[in-house]
Order: sequence, then C-alpha cells, then structure tokens
Amino acid sequence: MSRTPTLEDVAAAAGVSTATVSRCLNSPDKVVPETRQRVMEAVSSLGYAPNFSARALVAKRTQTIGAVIPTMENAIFAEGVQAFQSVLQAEDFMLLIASSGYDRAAEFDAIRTLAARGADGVLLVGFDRSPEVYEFLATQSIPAIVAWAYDSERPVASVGFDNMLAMHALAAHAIKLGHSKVGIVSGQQSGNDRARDRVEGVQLALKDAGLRAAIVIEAPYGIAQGAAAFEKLLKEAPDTTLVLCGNDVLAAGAIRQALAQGLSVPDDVSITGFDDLAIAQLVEPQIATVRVPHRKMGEAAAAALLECVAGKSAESQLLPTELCLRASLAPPFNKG
Amino acid sequence: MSRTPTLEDVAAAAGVSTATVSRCLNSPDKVVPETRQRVMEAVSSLGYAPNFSARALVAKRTQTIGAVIPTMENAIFAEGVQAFQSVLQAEDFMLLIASSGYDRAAEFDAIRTLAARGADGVLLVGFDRSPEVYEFLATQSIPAIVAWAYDSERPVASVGFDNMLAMHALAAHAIKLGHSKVGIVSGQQSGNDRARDRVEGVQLALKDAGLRAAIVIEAPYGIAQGAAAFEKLLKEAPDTTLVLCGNDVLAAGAIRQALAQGLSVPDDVSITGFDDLAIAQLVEPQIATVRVPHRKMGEAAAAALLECVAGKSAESQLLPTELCLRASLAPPFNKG
DNA sequence: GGCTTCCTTGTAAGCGCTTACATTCCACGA
DNA sequence: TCGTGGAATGTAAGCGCTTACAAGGAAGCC
Repeated sequence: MSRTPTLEDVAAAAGVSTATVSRCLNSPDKVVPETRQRVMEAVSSLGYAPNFSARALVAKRTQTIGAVIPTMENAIFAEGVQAFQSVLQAEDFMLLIASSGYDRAAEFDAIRTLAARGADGVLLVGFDRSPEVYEFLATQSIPAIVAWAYDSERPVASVGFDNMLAMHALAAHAIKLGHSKVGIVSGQQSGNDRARDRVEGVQLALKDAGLRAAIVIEAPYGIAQGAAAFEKLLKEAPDTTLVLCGNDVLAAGAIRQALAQGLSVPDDVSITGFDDLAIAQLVEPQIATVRVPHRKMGEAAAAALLECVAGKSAESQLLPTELCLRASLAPPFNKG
Repeated sequence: MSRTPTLEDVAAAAGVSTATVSRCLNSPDKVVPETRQRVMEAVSSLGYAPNFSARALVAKRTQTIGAVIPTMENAIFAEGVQAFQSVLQAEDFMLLIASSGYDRAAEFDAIRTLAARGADGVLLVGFDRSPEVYEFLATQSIPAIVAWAYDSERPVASVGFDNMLAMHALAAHAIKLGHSKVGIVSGQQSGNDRARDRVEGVQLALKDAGLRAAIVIEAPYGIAQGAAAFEKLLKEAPDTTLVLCGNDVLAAGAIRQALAQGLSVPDDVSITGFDDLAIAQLVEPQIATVRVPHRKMGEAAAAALLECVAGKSAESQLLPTELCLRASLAPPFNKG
C-alpha cells in the first residue's frame, strides 16, 4: 500500500461505490448519515485526499485564481496580494502567482500560462495592456478583475482608486499653497497607466491653475533611484519649489537627496509621495502623501473576482483615497 | 466552435492521431518534420493550449511549487518570495501561495491543501513545526525545503542563515563597545524559531561576557508595535543602554519612540535591528543591523527545491550575513 | 394489497491527455 | 524477387474523479 489511496480504495474499504464516496465528499446531505460515517472513517483511516487534477479535469473548475503582479518587491503589491490571498484562502481557493516585471509581453505570457492551468479567474494590475489580452481572456471565458486602478467605463471590472484624481487633488492643494515651479519624479510610465495617470493628474492641476507644465523625470522603483531623479530634476530646473513623486519610496529618496544637497525640506523645496507606506512617517520630514487602502482593495478585489467566478457579475468599485498632509509639503518659502 | 480545442480537434485538423499531436508537443524529434509542421499549424490556427489538469493527471507532475509564508506584509518574505518565484517562472514552474499568519495549525492545513493539489515541492519558512508535518510530507513524498533558517543537522534541506550566530555577532560587538544593560524587543517567538534563535544569540553573547540576561519584550511585526515594546521595556528597565530589536521594523519603531521620549539615540540608548531593509538607512539615526541576502536566498531555495523535484538531492546551504554598523549603535555614553 | 413517489445507492460514461504496444510502410540486402 | 529491420504513426487503455441515469427499496396513498 505505498501508492496514495484513491476514491476506489476508499469505496472498497467502506463497502460502497465510488459515487457514494464522491457524494460524501461533495454533497454530504445526499448520503444517509450511517453510510457517510462509514465512508468518512475509511477516508481518514486511509488518509485519503482527493486528487485535484482529476477533480479539476472533470469539474472544469480548479478553485485556483491567478494573479499577475509587476513585482512583490513593491510593498503596495505585497500588501494588496496578501489581503487578496487571505480572502481566497478563506474561500478555499488558492493563489497562483506570476510576475511580469512591468513587461507587457511577459505579462501576456503569464496570463496564457495561467489560462492553460485552468485558473478560474485572474487578478490584473492596471488597465494598460494590449486589447488582445482582454480578447484572449474573453475567448477563454476567464473572468478578470483589474486592481490598483479604476475606470467604470471599461468593460473589465476594476477595484481601485482614481490615480489621476488623487494626484490632482494633491497637486491642486500644493498649488493653492503657492507653488508654481513644479517637477515630477514619476515611476516608469511605459506599460504603467497608474504612473501615467498620476503625472496627468499633476499636469491637469497645473493647467487648471494656468501654470506651465511640470518637468517629468522617470525613475525605477527604489530609494537610490528617487534620489538620482531628484538630483537630475533640480539640475534641469533649479528654481523648482515642489517635487511631486510617483510614490513614497521615490519621495524618500528625493528627500534624502535634497538634504544631502544642503536643501531644506520643505523650506527650499517641498516633496510629496503617494501610497502612504510606513516609511512616509519614518523619514524626517514626514512625507505628505496620498493614502491608498491597499489592503481593503485586495480584499475587495478578491470578493469581486469570486463573484465573477461564481457566475454573478461584479461591479467596478471606486475606493476612496485620502490626502495626508505632512511636513514635507509647505508653502514656497525661500524662492519666489 | 465555442469550447476550447482539445488534442483531438488538433489531430482531426492535422489529419493525424492524438498520439502524434501529443508527441509533437512533448518530444518533437519523434515525429517527422513534415507531419510536425502540419500539426503545429493546426495547433496555432486552433489556438490550442494543452489542458493542464489532464496532463497532470496522467503525468503525475504538476509543474507547481507551493510556498507557505507567514505573511507577505513582511518585506523580507515579499522579497524572498519574489526571487523564489522568478526562478520558478524561468523554469516553467508556477508558484502556489498560501499564508500561515504565523499559525502552526494553519500552516499544516495549507501544506495539506498544497499536497492535495499535487504540488511537486514546497517551500517552508523556518524549522519550527510539528514532526507530523515532516512525516506527512515524507509519506506523500513531496520534497520540501526550509528557508530563512539553516541547520545542517536536520533531515530537511535548508537554505538560509544562522539567526543565532548572526545576532550573537551583533550583540557581541555591542558588548565589546561597553554595553551591559541590554534589552530585547523580539518578534513573537511562538512558532517562530527565527525569532527565538535571535533572542538566544543575544543571551548567549551576554552569558559569554558574564553579563546578566536581557529583558525580552515581544511585539508583533510593525512600527507602532516596536514603539510600544520599547516604551514598555524602558519602563521595566530604565537603565537600559542597548535595545536589540528582532528586525528593522521594530527597531524603527523603537527609535521613533525613543526620540519621542526625549532620549537621544545612540547617546542615551543604542538601538539595533535585523534584516537591513531599506528603512534602516532612511531613519535618523540610521539603524545598525544585520544584512541578510533575502533575494539570493529565495533564488538559492528555488534552485535547491527544483533539484529535489528533479530527483537529485539538494544540500543545505548556509548564506553569509553581514554586520551593518550604523549610527544607532555606539558605546554607552550618558549612563554608567 | 398494489401502485406511485421519493430517497438512497450503484453503474458507467466520459473529462483530455500520455504512452505501451500494435501496425504500417519503406529501404535495404540477399 | 522477397524477407527483414527500423522508423513513423495509429490504437486504445487507462490516470482519478464527477455525475447523468438506472435501479432498488421504503413509505404513503387509495
């Protein structure tokens, strides 16, 4: 008896047919209690566990959800995915993880793989991908949900926030404080609509106020990268009084670089972030930023996706963001 | 033609048998080039993708690896898992993620689930779990590998570092600087051998130096929790000159609390961390800590596990850690 | 008492794939 | 010319499970 027990072994041990065993496991109420008990005893005495592949093959459901994330090194994704996964686990689904590294082709590959593996649904980050991907998903009739972005117009349901509006609000507030020489340190925009939307939010706020567009420097995710981008920005436009960063990590780097250059934050230059990670309150000065409910978003995305998988239709859901005004942002002071 | 194409459809389209199609896909050299081409054309024109469940059912391999992680909210796991996953993805394996929330029963459940799903191997964090778990894995002949800890004596292969030794080194260094009133802010030790080993490393260093054991305060992972633990520690032992924290996040919290209490770091009290996360260099003063190669560890763990899955035996691997001496640690100054 | 009805259980047909084994076909040598 | 070996392909038997359908039996009704 070295091989793992099968349904048939259990059936034999309990003196019933395989159908009855299967019923005990899947819809216990269809089996009379005595029989059920006998079967369950056989199950546990044999240490039987159903073979998932076989079950998936016939049931055409894998109880598996796929997620394609740029990278979990980014804390916002790690947090969101954790929340997403917790909900899934509670509902007896498992999470199959793939990472795209912000690369669209890699993302499509990952999605294909997930589909071939019979994922019952997939979690995607942002909208920015070729239409083929959405067609592919539709063809395979795999429900998908987009998180970390929101757009009620899109055919695919999304759970997230409006990056453009959130950043617009932050920029508008800063402009009201008196800033007019504005720079942006953005995350890489290619294949990343979140980053683009944030930049656009700033530019729009500037336009609204009749100010000239901001210089944009792109930087990969990272503190050192934020610092380098800040340095470059100030070299190009030394009179900048406000640097809006695409996320808190870049902002932390920018602040460090500013201090290293002997600039005072916020007296010489104000610097803001996005996400409200823990570091926003750890660095000195604390980073003015936009709070995003990553955890709540992960949970909501999971709930919505499970709805879709269950055949119901899920609606897009806009989560609120919140301005966190902190010391790194103040009216322009030394310059003018 | 709404249902997804099967092997049989491809076979019909190409005018061959299903066996030939299967061979084209799995061992192309067993099929004559012309036939192969005809088959491949049929494959792509139909958009055929093999059904993974069916393949897994007969092949008894799922090309899937499971990982049970306490939580991805902790950056060290997020980073390590990301590296682990990248290697897997490159080798055409997928990662099935489960989280235990530091709970042993939950972890065992997750492992069972992973096993039922036919994971070809599993990644575990630390050694601290009931022997039954290891027996279970052995019974199911599922190779496992332990990461974030190292012990060459254990039957299960591990890839990681020696938490005890690493912390011992840091503590010994601090003691050499003159500290003798030592406190520890530890992560929760129950079911977490990494935390326990780190505490033990400190106590051992103190004992080696003939000093009395340190007070230990436990705290959940988090900045606020680190702050609270620090406050409690200083209330219990106000003459403490050195607080060794179980990780950088707790240390960041401790530093914040210390400053809030009007204490100077490191003049009044030295504070250290563990992991060398990015925040260690962001807070002021920068945190003296132990650098751990999380990324390298994730990669090495993946490589080792894939070896096991391929039937070879993997050896445990000890990764080096490195002391990062920074401003938060200095000789005791104000107190005696 | 016989018939209907409902409930419990069994029978067996696949799900889509891999692979051992059988078959076919061709080139070659005697 | 025919026999032979080997390469290419086909045939078909499952892998372990779910489920439509069939069968059997007890209970309720006239």
